[in-house]
Amino acid sequence: MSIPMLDENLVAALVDRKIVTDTFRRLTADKKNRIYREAITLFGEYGYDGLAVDQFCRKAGISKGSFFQYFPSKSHLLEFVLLVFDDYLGKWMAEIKKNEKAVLARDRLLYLYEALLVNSKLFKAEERFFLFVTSALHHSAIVIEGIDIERHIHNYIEEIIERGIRTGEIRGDVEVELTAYLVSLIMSALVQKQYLGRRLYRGKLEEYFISFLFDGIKA
Amino acid sequence: MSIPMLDENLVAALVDRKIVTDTFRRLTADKKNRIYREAITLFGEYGYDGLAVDQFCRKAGISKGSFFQYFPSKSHLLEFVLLVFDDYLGKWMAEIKKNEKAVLARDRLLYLYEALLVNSKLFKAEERFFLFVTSALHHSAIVIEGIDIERHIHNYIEEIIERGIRTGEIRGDVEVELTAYLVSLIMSALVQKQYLGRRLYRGKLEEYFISFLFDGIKA
DNA sequence: ATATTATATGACTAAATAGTCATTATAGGG
DNA sequence: CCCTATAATGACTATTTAGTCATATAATAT
Repeated sequence: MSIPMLDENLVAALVDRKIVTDTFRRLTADKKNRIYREAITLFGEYGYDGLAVDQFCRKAGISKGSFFQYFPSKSHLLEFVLLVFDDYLGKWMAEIKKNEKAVLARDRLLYLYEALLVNSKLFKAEERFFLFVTSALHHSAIVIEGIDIERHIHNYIEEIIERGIRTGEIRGDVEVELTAYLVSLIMSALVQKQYLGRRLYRGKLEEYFISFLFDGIKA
Repeated sequence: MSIPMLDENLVAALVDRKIVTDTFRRLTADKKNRIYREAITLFGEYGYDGLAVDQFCRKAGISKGSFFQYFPSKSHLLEFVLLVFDDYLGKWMAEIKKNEKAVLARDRLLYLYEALLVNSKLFKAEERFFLFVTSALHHSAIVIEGIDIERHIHNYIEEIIERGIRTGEIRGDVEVELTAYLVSLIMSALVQKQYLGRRLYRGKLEEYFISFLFDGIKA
């Protein structure tokens, strides 16, 4: 699953919510997608405050006048991209669940393990997407109400753990919600730190964490 | 151990490194400390980019002209505070190690457990300090060379794990450096997320993580 | 007392930034 | 071919920001 094209229905819904203008919706699909991808890339690279509207316009190949005919303000561009990303995550999760049964039949414990790596796999599939979200959400002083990007991953991990307990593969005394929160938080932090930081142990950390999570380090 | 007063020797060293001016060094200890604490608090609250020099001066009770007679630039104020914090962490660690032997004699495994919580304990002792560092380092676009705040905690955890392996309390096949990196990274992330985020499960997460780290969740 | 040095001050400058608007270009329908 | 609606443009404005500087004040030495 690579970066999907913008969903026209979603765009229409965002027009209703006054996040993008009708003028933006009427642009060619190509132009909309170019703007969208450029926003992801540049917010990811510079953060919200660090990206000037002028700079964005130059890179996206549109004039500043046009920008404000597409989006009511700069923060609406951020909101637009976050909401599209949120939608994308939902679709990704649906995709994963479609393949679930086949994998489960082959090796149940491996599946559990793999499922916990979902965050890391997602990230590797679309680094720009993820870098954008983690960095944009951290950098920006503005708060976008009602966006909770992490809930998709959190919910999925919760399901995984519940099933693990039911099948007896995970200890029964594990607190589901707390564990899911902890695991999704840690997976996010690892992936983020890896990317933004020194890239020590790249790719190994997530697997190593999950092996701890299963077996512990105690002798 | 509460927020320590500025060490005059450290300040002198920072004058040599051209991070603060000699004029700053000559200020009364009281004034220097007021400026320092205000910087911690305000950087923690607003981040580097979010804190205007004018705003800082107003809150710290100094004029803008004075500011630039104390620090060559705004980023030097950040660097100053980070370096003082780095120094503080080193002293905190030394403090902890002084009490080590007594605790070790009483309960070795509990000590191991407690030692891994050091990050969390540190944070609770000085929330403003820690919030500042995590938030300032994330917010600012500027990169300060040669500052690696986390190395103190990382090194300490490494020692703990090595000793655990030697005493047979931790599995011998655990990779020390990778584990220390992972644990310090996770502890930082937990503590940071807790504070900046929804504060769900406040205080419980770190303990819960460490119990996983020891025992795992596998049935 | 006076001279000299060190410190404090806030109006000012130059640069950057989000957002506006009058004008121009483009396209599609009659 | 023109007319109308829609989209594109970039110079302009108002605001904010880091950093400067001439002047005022305080402290210290002689």
